[in-house]
Amino acid sequence: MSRVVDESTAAPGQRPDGILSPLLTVDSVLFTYHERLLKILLVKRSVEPEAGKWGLPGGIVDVAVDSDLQATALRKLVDKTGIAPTYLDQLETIGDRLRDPRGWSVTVCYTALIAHQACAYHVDTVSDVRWIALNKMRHLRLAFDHRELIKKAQERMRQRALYSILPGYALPELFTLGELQHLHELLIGKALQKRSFRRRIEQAGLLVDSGQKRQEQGRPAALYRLRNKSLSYRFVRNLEG
Amino acid sequence: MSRVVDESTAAPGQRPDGILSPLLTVDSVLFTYHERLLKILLVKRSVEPEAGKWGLPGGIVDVAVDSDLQATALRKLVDKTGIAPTYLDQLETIGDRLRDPRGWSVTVCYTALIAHQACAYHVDTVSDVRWIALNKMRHLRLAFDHRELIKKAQERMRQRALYSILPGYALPELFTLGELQHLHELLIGKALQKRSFRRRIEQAGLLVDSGQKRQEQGRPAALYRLRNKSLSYRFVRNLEG
DNA sequence: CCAATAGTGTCTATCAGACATTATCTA
DNA sequence: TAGATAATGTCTGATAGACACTATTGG
Repeated sequence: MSRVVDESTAAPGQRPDGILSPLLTVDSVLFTYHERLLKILLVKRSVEPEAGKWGLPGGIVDVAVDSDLQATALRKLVDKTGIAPTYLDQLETIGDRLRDPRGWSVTVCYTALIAHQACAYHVDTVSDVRWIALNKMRHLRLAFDHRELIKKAQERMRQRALYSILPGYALPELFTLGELQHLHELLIGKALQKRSFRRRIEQAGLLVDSGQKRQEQGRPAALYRLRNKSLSYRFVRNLEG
Repeated sequence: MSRVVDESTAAPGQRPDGILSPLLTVDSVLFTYHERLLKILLVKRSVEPEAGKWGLPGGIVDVAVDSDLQATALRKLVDKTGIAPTYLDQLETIGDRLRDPRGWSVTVCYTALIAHQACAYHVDTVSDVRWIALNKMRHLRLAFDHRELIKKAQERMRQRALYSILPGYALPELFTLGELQHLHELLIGKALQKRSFRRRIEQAGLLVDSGQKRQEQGRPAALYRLRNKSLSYRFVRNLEG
């Protein structure tokens, strides 16, 4: 940021100021909740480097197309799922000399949430995109440092689950409190007290009772939807970690 | 990430793959506590763009020198303060077409903390670097989107002050509980209950009593130092926002 | 003694944990 | 009726807020 620039001399394919900028990519850890499991979206890489391994949905920032970093994330996610996620937030940026065999590279990593049903059809039609349950990822070969990124995203979501109901954005528009609690339990890695969970949500007025019910076995459960303010609401007191 | 590359054809000054990467910079919001004020380090810009305005300490990532992004942040901070900050953590990455007149650019922004005394001498000797109190920044002309970055860093620190004693890393090695509390009050923007503040810190065992005392007026205050674990400790219950 | 600041005692309110109980559905 | 799941009642414990009180220094 301390170099005088004359853009008129710039040639295409190199920085007008002659500075070599690292390769800049954006990746997303897209979570969903399906069949009582926490899953993330992975893409089978078909080209080098790391061809054949699984990677996060993402790619190179295209300065001609993308107006900002989030636009890149969205573009790549829409490409794989058909729709925009209900939640998208920056996680962390990793950049160093070693993470990519091509040399110094940077990835801006996002965390995203989406309802499984909303994109199930599109994901099924694309052959190299798949939802993978987090507890079945151990033996998968993952590209670059993506396993680390996933771990960090998981930890971030775990914290969020302790003091907010943001994970609810991984559920369909209408959901039961049981589903939301189970999702939180998966993220936190521990069973929660039903009473505590429901009480705090009710007291903060974070959900709207749709009036509808859903029944599978036993007593029908009320179906709720998220309030807009739920995205940013933060409980003063955490659930037990 | 889906392009085959032949590095051997690369010419210097442009990406080997012919992709135009945005300008990549790193900036830091370095906080300190001095004379009962919260201050940040600003640098008077001497070159275009935005010459004459104040900006955050930072600069372009040098892939030949920096092993990773944090190394760039550190290098630039050491350059301005003479030493490494006691705390350095990534805040957020901003990247779009408009924030820099030179075109699409990205800044990876860090939040940092340091004791004022530790770098006071070095900062005083450099003419275009200055500690600016946060409450006296209104009328300053700031470069790029740096005012926004500062605001975001402040909000992040505010949250941290509610559930941790991380702000303590902006204090000298030995400090009083009164100083730490006042720093938290500045960040949170509200007076705190002395009893609550001390109780939770004591119970969590986050500080070590050095045995020394400091006296200015009235009863001498005990001098404490941070425990290592204090960096990551998170109270289950927040102070009132 | 007073002024000033450091540090403590103690009551209350809030809210999560624990777990028993009741409610509502199907078979 | 039994089995299953949803929802509630209610007690306990932990901890932050409020605020009065005591302690230790200098003048």
